[in-house]
Amino acid sequence: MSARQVTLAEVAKQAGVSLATASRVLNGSTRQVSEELSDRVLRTAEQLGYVPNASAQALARNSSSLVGLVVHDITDPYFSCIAAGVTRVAEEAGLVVVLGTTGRRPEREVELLSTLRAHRARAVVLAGSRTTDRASQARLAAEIDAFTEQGGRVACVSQAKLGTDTVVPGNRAGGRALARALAELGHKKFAVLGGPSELVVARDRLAGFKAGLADAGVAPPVVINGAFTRDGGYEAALELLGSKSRTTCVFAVTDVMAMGAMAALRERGVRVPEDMSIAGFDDIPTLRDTVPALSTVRLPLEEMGELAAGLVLDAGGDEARTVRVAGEVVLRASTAHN
Amino acid sequence: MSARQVTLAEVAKQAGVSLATASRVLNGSTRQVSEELSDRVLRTAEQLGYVPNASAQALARNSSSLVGLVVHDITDPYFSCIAAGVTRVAEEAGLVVVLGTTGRRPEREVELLSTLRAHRARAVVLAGSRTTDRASQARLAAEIDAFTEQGGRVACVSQAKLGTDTVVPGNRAGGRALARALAELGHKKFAVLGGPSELVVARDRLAGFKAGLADAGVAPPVVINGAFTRDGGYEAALELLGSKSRTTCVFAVTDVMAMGAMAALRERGVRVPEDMSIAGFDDIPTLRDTVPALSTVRLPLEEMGELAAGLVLDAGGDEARTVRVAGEVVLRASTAHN
DNA sequence: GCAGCGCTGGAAAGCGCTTTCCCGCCACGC
DNA sequence: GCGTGGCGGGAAAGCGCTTTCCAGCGCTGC
Repeated sequence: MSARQVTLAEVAKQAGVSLATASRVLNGSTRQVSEELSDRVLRTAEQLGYVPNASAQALARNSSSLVGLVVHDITDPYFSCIAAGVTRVAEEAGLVVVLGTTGRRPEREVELLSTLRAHRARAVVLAGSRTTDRASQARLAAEIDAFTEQGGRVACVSQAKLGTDTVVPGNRAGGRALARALAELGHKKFAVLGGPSELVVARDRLAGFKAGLADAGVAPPVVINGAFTRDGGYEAALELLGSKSRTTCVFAVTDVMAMGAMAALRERGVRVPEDMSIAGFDDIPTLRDTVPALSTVRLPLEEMGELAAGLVLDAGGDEARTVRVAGEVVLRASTAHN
Repeated sequence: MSARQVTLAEVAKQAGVSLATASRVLNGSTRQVSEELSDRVLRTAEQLGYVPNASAQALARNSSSLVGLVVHDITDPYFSCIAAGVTRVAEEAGLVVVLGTTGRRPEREVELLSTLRAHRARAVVLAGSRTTDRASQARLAAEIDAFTEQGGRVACVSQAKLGTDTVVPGNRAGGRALARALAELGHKKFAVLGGPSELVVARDRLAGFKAGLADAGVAPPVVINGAFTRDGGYEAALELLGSKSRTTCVFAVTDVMAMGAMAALRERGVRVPEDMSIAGFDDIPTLRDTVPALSTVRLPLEEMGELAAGLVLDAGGDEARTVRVAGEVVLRASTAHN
């Protein structure tokens, strides 16, 4: 049903040159080819609609042009922004991005890595936040080793423990600075919607926040753990409202959770910021359009994606590099003086 | 620096069988292999950490496990939802998704298609909305032909003109139903923030909306064209406010534009819905958290992605199939009686 | 008892490309 | 005039896998 694909051999034959010459012309090898032959080959290729077979090239060169990108959920703005950064850099480098989604299942992450290894991907960016679970950590580490062993590079976003290149946002420092800023507004009773306790990112932000409160001489916050999603934030906020804490300010460890929390507050008739101040973390683009505007710690998400892709693409030495990006506290309408 | 990859040949040798046998065991061919040998091969493969070389397989089988996904902007919730649907289906089918972003440049779409052809992708989902520009249409059609010629399948989301499988949302019908619903609220003076005039999706929604107004005996709307983005909506809304039209209800052809428009209204002190009603189209998930909640036409975005992936994956006959999905008018707090 | 069959295992021919050799040619220096 | 070196071109050996084809073997059926 389908016409066979034009091969290099056909181009070469048509152009009356050898396979080698055609290859040299069409892929910019180091070797020179006379202008005459070169022209002829180029013209014939054009005319025949020749497109090199990437699999064959990958096989012959023993290296592919694939870059993996592993995220938990591409509809989450946090990940889609990072993805945008990664794809931009990869595409500029003439590479092709393979998108894998884990649905937050650690074993899926391992599977994806293995698939990417099968494809001899040249590099992988792991954007999902890692857990502290020993077993899955170990399996992941093993896969990563296998992957690098084979010549691929791996970079993680926001998790430094794996011995890979990493882009590390200032989770702890950001949480701390935010806590101080909020304490300065006069709040005394804080709550934190903390995400699953085994998530490193969540833990770091929480730890930083606690430290910041301590700096300011404020009592430790009530902590409510929930899923790392909008609905998790929603549930956690409901739980908070159900308890009889006299909280005046709540920190959700991600903006996405904060959005859910705001929805819960709204439904319950709790006014933001009059009755309750709320802040998030990440500064996802969606925040521009929430009412009231959400206070947060801004992370340059797309840039983080670009950085990760950059790390993973320029060969670099053998030891793991770390790029830190700072979070910047941004106070908006959702947090008020108390 | 990196240990070479384990090959089938090594596994075969270790296990003391031929290459052919090892291959048959490790890829589920039709041929049977005795349990004894099979076991031995499996064990050795496991032990050596063998992972088949996907490029080599693709080359030998002349078919790869890649599925392309082309979107304009992965951070746009419309696209990220579709992407989620596509990746889910593809991953279930054991395929790997290649993500390409065009940044809304038609020529980039053609490039990506060509790259995917080079990789012998088995299928492609084109999620970006097509333009009516003749030249780029033609180039795209040519690339699509080349792609299918070579045995790949192509499906489009929301653009039926290319002779490929298509998932078609009821843009026209949705626009029309929305217009009627809004007219029923008593509005008489409408405006439409229409996106770029050459975008088919935008045109269809606008045309449907106009038809709906006509149905209801209401005067045609003021139309303001702008970019198909949040900022485009923002600008268009400002322009609308600048003009001295006495509009009471505005329809933005996408939710994303509507969000921008709402921001503009908010800034200008125009209350929604008291001073101005506003509605969008798509029902992106973000909408759950806007205040006031945005009226819209709901499209099952993830499902559309799944449908497109489904079309493109089960071989199907030779003629182009079309799956229609209906839009459902959802009136929320952003639209009020007039 | 033997032709014929079904079944399993292996040898080997590709798949489409890259790259290493090697060869012939020319310009050069002595 | 002849060795030398550099340079452009081609033959051919892979890259790691799949798959065809063939060989051997134990059966069945006459």
